[in-house]
Amino acid sequence: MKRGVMKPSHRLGNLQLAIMRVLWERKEATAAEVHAALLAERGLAPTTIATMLRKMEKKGVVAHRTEGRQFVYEPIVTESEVRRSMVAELTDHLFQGDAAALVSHLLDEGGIDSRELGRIRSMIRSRARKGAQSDER
Amino acid sequence: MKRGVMKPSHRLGNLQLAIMRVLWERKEATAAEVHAALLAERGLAPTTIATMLRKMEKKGVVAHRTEGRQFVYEPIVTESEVRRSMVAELTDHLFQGDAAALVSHLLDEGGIDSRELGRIRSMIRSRARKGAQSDER
DNA sequence: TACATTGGACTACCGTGGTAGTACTATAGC
DNA sequence: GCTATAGTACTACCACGGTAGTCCAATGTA
Repeated sequence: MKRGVMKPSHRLGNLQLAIMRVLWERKEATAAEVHAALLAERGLAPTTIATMLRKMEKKGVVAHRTEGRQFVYEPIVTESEVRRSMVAELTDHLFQGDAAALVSHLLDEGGIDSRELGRIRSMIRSRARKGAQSDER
Repeated sequence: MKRGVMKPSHRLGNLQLAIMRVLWERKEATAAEVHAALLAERGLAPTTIATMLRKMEKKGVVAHRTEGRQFVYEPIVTESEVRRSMVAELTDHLFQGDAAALVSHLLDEGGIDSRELGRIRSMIRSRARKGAQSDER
């Protein structure tokens, strides 16, 4: 049950996540492009995005290279990694690390309708097959 | 699909959650009792707990009554409510509101072993029965 | 009655997400 | 060569979680 390596907890805020989504989707983008992509849903100043990007680079979740006179940013943590660490954190704090309890919660009151339930059911079936032999990886 | 009431987003930090857990478990507790309960795992000053409790009361997640010369705190939001709003928030930010995607993620890399998978499987089965007739509640 | 203890109130401080204004710099255009 | 423009850097500010010190009031005790 030990997770071993203790990965570096990529805790990202709301805006940071939105920025990362743009970067993940496009592989890379300039500050202006990110700003344009988020303008509709958030309407922030371009400087806000640029500042956030700089803070995120300092934190190690994105990197930039210079292209002409503008910075092209690129994500250096994957969506998977971020999801993993943020979901793990929530699971720890809210469910004492019991991931199955989280699933149970989602089933009870997470707003999952029966169509989704069916999808989940088949996921579980295939997981059960795969997981049976190579458990506790 | 509309939830209607837009509940007030009980976003709680790590320590606040730990305090709430003590309160939920005991129904009520004085600041000193909460401090004692968390001393082993956190080793914080009693004043820190008291301050946190006051901030939490101001925020509306706990309430106190005076008993002799000390305050007896009591939770006024349930564990369920907090879980609901915090899980919903994570689902929104990290999975665009797709709760089934969160479940999928947990199944793939949430550290759920086969014993738990079995538990989840049976939960799903009973959920599927109940959900079939009264969907879209 | 005076002093020690206990428990809450207030205040302060740090880190960080979020927001944006202002300053600086390099390039493009006249 | 000078200026307008685009784009980044710096700085500041707010809110809030977290942490704790100091102060004050009430109670218990010598």
